Amino acid sequence: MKRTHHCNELRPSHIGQIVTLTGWVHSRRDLGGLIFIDIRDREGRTQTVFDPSDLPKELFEKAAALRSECVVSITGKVRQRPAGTNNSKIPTGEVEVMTQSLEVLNMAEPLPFQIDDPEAAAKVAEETRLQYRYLDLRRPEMARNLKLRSKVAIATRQFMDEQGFLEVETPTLFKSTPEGAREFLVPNRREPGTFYALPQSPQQFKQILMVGGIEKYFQLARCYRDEDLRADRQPEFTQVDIEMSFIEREDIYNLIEGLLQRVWKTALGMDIPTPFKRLRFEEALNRYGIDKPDTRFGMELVDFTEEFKASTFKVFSGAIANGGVVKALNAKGLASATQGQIETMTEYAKSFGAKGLAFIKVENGEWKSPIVKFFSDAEKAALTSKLKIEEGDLILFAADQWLNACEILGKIRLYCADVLKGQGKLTIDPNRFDFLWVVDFPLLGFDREQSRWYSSHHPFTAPVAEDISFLKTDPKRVRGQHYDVVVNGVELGGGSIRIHQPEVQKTVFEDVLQISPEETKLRFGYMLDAFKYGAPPHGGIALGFDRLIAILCNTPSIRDVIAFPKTAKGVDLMTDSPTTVSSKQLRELYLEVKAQKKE
RNA sequence: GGGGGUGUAGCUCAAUUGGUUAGAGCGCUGCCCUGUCACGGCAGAGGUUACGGGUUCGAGCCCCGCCACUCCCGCCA
Repeated sequence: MKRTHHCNELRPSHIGQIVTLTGWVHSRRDLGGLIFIDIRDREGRTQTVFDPSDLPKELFEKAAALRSECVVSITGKVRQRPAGTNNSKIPTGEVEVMTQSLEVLNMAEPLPFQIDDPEAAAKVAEETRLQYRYLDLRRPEMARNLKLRSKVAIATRQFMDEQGFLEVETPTLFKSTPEGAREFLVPNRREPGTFYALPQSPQQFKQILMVGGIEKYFQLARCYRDEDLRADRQPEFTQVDIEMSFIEREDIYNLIEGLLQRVWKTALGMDIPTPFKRLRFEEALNRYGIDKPDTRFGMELVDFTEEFKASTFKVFSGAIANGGVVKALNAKGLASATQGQIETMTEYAKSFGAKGLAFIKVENGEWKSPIVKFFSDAEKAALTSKLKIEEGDLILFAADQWLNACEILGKIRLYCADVLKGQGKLTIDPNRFDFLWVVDFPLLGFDREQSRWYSSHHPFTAPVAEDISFLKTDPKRVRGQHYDVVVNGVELGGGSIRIHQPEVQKTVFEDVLQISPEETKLRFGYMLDAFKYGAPPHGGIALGFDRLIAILCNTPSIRDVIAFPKTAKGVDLMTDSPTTVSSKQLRELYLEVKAQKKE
């Protein structure tokens, strides 16, 4: 049965050889007196021919009984196809295998969906594809995605090894750490009422590894977060997790730029330029209204706070008087926006707490807008020159506190780009990758509801050295040594230089985050202990591996690059998990289910 | 938790304003076919219109509820 070649291997140079191919019946073309069967494996497909004139009747009938996706082993002689019958669509299209023997390894029932026609298969509902994932995975597109994923994983390991990193595995049965994402819990049979938690990331272990003298660690780590899902979020996902000792931010930038260079070369054969651009958090917000800007198109935000400070238009001047700003963006060529599109954008603005959305449509040489009558000539002139206003443009405004105004227009900028793409007025080269680092994030944010500070990244992020003195006096002003790597508006990963002095870490936990000393000891005591015994300065980063692969495969959903993903409600449609468990299992774990069963 | 979209044959989709027996392509079954490659031809089977109610003389279509999938907001240190 052993195959001699795979199904994408035979070429004219093989003519005359006796070969054995194994694989699936991709398609069968039964001409009555002559049968063609395309046999397919992971690598490709090859045409085999059944000619009754030199085959036993029984064998020919066996071939006639085959249907799509039966598993077969076919032995025969490779020959040149007759003149004029070459198939230029497939690489093996110059030759065919004259069958001498056929072994049916397994029959196949009619399929729930067809997988031989790529166009039809791509349209099948994802629900059906996930239920029969083993069939879906046979499609060349899915096979390509998994192959690319494997290649990138191996390239990553190779690169990290070359750079002197050790791959270290960390536990997936971890301790519950209530900060951050909701965790999956695992009940402990040995002690009633105690639980492990699955790690949201190996963050604490990798820092401890630095204290353990590993110096350079990496891992393709599985992480678990029990939060609501999105196209780019699964309950379990993979990170390229990295940590290094005796380094500064620049070392991480260098390393990751090299890694991504290697990955892009391996996966796409592309040379990406380094170093990547750097954008301070503040600048990213000012220009793009988001901390992960897509810089493949312009439409940048422009500030008009000075120009409207004394405006008679109170919505603007009032916002400024309250310490806010006025910002605008020019959606080039979008004056044709429909009522519905303006409505959608207004909803965005309102969801950020704005009262409405001011806009100007520039049509027929006229500014059509409910607010333009309030503008002075000087204000109009400023708008025209700073926004480079031309016929057909749509100008959108936000007047609010700085962060809010930026974020509103950031959201609207992306929406406008989508609309313009749909109208063909904006095209982006699919082979363009705009990498950049976003740096100088604020270390802390303020939660108005709970009236306390929280870590904008995580509590182990080191403050920028010259800002440490403001930790207690002016927390807002403290910048973190945190960095995000962004490509085409997607956050690929992020990390930071960590705190390695126990006193600074204690200050952050107790004075800034207001976690009580007892609580700190309970949750992070072992880390503070570890830091007492000679912790090297260290830092690291984690890249979203699934997102990385999705970008390389040019697919919007990470489900397309995960072999067995879950639905938006966390269900595996193939195995139908999660399920209830027996009362015996529950008893063993000292658990009782109190929720009412759904009918 | 909230908002939007989708759900009709195994698959992909139609079905005018609420109006006859819910159609087509692919797949499936049977027959024919010796150079096809999405083979072709003829014939046929296949439907709880996701599910449960309601309005109506009459519902795939309207209303209410509910389920699944999906996109987004919240959430994701």
